Amino acid sequence: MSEPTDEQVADLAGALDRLGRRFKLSDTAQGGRPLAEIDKLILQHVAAHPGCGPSDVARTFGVALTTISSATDRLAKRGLLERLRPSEDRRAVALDLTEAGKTHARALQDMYQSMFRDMLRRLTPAERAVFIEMVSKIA
Amino acid sequence: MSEPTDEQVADLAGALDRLGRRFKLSDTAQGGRPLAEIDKLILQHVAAHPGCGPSDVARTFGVALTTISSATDRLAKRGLLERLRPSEDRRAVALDLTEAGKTHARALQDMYQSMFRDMLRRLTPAERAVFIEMVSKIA
DNA sequence: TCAATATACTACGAGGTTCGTATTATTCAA
DNA sequence: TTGAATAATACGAACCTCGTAGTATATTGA
Repeated sequence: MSEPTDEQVADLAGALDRLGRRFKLSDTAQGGRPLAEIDKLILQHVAAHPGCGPSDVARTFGVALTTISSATDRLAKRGLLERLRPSEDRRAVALDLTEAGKTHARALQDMYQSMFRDMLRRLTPAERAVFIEMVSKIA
Repeated sequence: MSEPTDEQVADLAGALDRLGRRFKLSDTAQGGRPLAEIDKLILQHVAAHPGCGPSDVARTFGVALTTISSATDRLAKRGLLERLRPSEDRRAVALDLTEAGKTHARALQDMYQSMFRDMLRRLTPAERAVFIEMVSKIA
């Protein structure tokens, strides 16, 4: 299998650069200041993995455990997330979203979804499946 | 032209999520603490547009002008960038990279390039052209 | 059993980043 | 020439990240 050409690499770089600029979700956090990037990631992760712990989150996103501790603190103060002590291991903390948190997470999800939908809309129906296949292959 | 299906949107979301996690460039800023994200963007932008001004940079990346002022200050202190007063408009500032800055920008560029090359390598030579075409179309 | 060690997390504070307001310098317009 | 607009910086408040130290609980091994 031959190497990608320099021109191909440059073309991809340019295209991804434009893509990143075009699809940059506007962070209109309803009701207050916008959430920090890590906070949004945590919200998404806890939505997908209810009851997970801070250590798990820290490992997933490659940040310090104390950073997650601060972030979950922020989110708890805002009423988006709650921390429970499970009885199996009383050192641990189980993270769960409140109703407000779930609503917020769903709103984020929707923003991402409509962004991805807009991307796919620019391709023909035939191309869409191919594109998704290729991205999956790369990832 | 029909809409993308919800499943396609979800598949793309999942694939891009994995892709983002897989291709996250390790920020080994040589000689000191790593640069902030905006600093790297500025370095790249000034490399591509020598002599541009802070306002231009702020508009390009959608951040406050004062943020760019702080950032260029950081970069200047590190000896990566210099600010000159052009004689045409003495209010303005022309940003340019020093030799060290150019070296650093080139290193960043190389990291991105090898990342993009790795992505393309996962596709067959025939697929690569198609993929680049599609990404360009979306962007 | 119980002491030593490991594990899960939080408290606190230092260092750094962003951005709004106020300010300086320069240019443009009437 | 004076007033408004433009380009940028100074300063400070608010915030984020992470290292160190500390608390509470679980596990291990003599």
